[in-house]
Amino acid sequence: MVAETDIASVMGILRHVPLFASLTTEQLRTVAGRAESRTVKAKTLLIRQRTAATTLYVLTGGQIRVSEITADGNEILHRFIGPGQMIGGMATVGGLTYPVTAHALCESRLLAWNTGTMQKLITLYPMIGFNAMRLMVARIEELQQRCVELATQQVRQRIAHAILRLTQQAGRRDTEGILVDIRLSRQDLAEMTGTTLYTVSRLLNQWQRQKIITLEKHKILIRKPHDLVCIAEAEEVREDP
Amino acid sequence: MVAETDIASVMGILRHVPLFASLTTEQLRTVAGRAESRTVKAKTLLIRQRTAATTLYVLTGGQIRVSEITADGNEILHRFIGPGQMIGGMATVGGLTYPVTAHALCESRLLAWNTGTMQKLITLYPMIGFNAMRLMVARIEELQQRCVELATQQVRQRIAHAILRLTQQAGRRDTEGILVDIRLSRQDLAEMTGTTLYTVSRLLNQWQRQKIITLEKHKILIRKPHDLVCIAEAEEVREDP
DNA sequence: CGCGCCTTTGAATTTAATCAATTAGTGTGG
DNA sequence: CCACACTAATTGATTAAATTCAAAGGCGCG
Repeated sequence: MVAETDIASVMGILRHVPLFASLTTEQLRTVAGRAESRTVKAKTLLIRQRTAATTLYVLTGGQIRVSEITADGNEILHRFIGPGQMIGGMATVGGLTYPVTAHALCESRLLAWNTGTMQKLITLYPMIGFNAMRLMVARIEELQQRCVELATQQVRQRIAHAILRLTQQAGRRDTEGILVDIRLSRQDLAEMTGTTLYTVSRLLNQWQRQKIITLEKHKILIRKPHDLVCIAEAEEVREDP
Repeated sequence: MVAETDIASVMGILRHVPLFASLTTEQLRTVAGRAESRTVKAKTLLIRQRTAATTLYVLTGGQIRVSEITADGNEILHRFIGPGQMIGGMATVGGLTYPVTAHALCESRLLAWNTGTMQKLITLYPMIGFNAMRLMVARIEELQQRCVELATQQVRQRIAHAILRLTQQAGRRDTEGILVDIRLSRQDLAEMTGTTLYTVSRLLNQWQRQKIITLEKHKILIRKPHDLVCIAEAEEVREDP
């Protein structure tokens, strides 16, 4: 349980969590009061796929990696969760088991509510339910979008898209371009796009030779976002300076 | 609005619609009373992608085709809706615009509720909201599953999966096997699995030669479902009678 | 009957996966 | 701090899978 003295700071965080959008201060206080606070070390397994969904987390610090391991042992990387984002919400509210696996990438701080608490809160404040539905719809659309990509685009386009999406999730403007500094292996990118690490490596290096990106140790600097967009859209990249 | 005399029959249908599961007879009566009834001809455009979500439909007769047209003009076929199933529910409850396009394949009968009505009904009976969330979660899991398939499996497996899924959606047991008689072109199957009609044609004929399926005019008869499952799971099909 | 649409099939081509070998980078413990 | 082990990344060669292009056949329908 969150200590009395921490409730104010927790509320400050929750105010920006979409699941709790449009709640009054009073309602938020109740929600905050029911939260458990937790700190986990790097590599902690937070959510194990196919186990009973018991807890909804909101990340307040750190980074979480959400992936899925298929029956035949393949892993596909779904997304990264940053501070202010929710994980486990959908399963907690509407499902029985978690559909994905979530690991902490680094030491992370979380707020947690269990299923029963959430159900009570939703009945108490229907707005939370509507928010949850809105989030689910957004997720459905995102997944649909991803299916379309996987079904109709070729690998180079999918990788370009994935990188562009990362710039939005974790990009920082820089004099040289946009810097993405998530610690992301070739294997990770391959799992995000449904390809192999070899193909990812080849394409990234090709783009580096074309000065579209620069590969740094664990970062990618996008120097010509526009060219990447062209690749993502399957247009030819114009030859120029 | 549904006529007084029809409410009983409408309620009989709604009783088996997952969105309205666990409602009392009294509650169902209210829901039924708010429904509009509509009959549409074959090929009617019911839902147009990217337009404001205004209506939730429950199909009471006929068949609906749900697809998505991408920015670059590709179409991907998402699923077929049969009697008792809902369409437009997620967007109506949680979204602003429909994420897909829906056509009637043949003359179809529908019940319809508009967004405002649904929101009132949910506030009145929170169970509908929970049901909606459960359905959304199921949908999210299905889409995730599909992403995994598209990302990691090869075309023959995806087509096998698609056919197996169709047997569940619209299969009928037969002395010879399971009969799927949705009017489904090679192009449709290609759109469902993210491949080309040529590849679909080749594989279907190959399977026909192997006596796994029989292609009839607009039907597919699955004679050895087990072999299809093996193909879907990427196992070798055993040689036998 | 002839036209359009869907389907089949072959051949060539492209794309990406796979396999194999090497190199670079990271971190750990002596 | 360096050597060693380990993991991640690169790159080339080969192979396999699926697309693309082209052509021909079949079917329904006006």
